[in-house]
Amino acid sequence: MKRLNRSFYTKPVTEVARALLGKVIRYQLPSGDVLSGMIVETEAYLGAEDKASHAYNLRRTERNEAMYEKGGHAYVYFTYGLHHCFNIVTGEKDDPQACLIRALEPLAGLSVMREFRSGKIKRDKLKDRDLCSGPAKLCQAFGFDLTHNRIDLYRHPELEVLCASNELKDEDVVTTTRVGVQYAEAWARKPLRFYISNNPHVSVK
DNA sequence: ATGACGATTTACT
DNA sequence: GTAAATCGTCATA
Repeated sequence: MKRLNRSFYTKPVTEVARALLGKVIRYQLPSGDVLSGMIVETEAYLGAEDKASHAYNLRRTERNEAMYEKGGHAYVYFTYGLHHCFNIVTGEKDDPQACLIRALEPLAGLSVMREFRSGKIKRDKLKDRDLCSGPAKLCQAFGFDLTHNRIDLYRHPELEVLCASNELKDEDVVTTTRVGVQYAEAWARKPLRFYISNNPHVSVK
C-alpha cells in the first residue's frame, strides 16, 4: 500500500472526507508495534461558515491552530475532560478545514488496541467492533493524544494514511448528518457525515 | 478570575 | 432512556 499524496489532502474537505473512506491509517508505536485500521466513518468540518466547526468565524486559538496548517496534518483535540478526537486537516494553509475520523475497522495490532481500550471494561469482554467504533474509542485504541497534534502525515513515517487498492463505489457510501452538533442550527442538518454502508464498525446506526 | 459547556463513552435504572 | 465522569477552552468581566 502506498502513502497518499499531499494533493489528496489539499482539496475541499467534503471531497476529502468522502475519499478517505476505505483508506488505511497505519501507526507504529514507540514500542515498535504496528497498528492499522481502515477508515469506515468520517465527518467534514468547514471553517469560517460552519457553525459546528472549531474554526467557525475563523476562530483561531492555541487548541485549533492545527486546522490552519496545510492539508495532511493531524488535528487532535481533548474534549469532555477525558476524550481525544483525531482529525485530518484538509485544504490549503490558513484555510481551516478538517475531517474527523469517527470510526475504523481494525486490521492489525488488535491485541494492543484491546489492551489500550481495556479500562473499566474487561479485556475479554471487548469485541473487535468495540475497539475503534467511535472517535474517542479509536484514539484510545491507537494511543492518540495531544502529542500527535499537528503531526504532518506526509512526513512522519510512524503515522501515515495509505491507499488501499480498491476504490469504493458510491452505492457503498451513506451520506447523512453529523453527530453531536445540534447546537449548530442549519449546519447541523447538512449532509457532512460519510460512512461505509453495512460496515459493523460504524459508530452509530 | 470565573463559569458554562463540549465533534463522547460507559454504566446503570 | 438517563446520567455521570471530568477538565481544557473560551467568552465575559
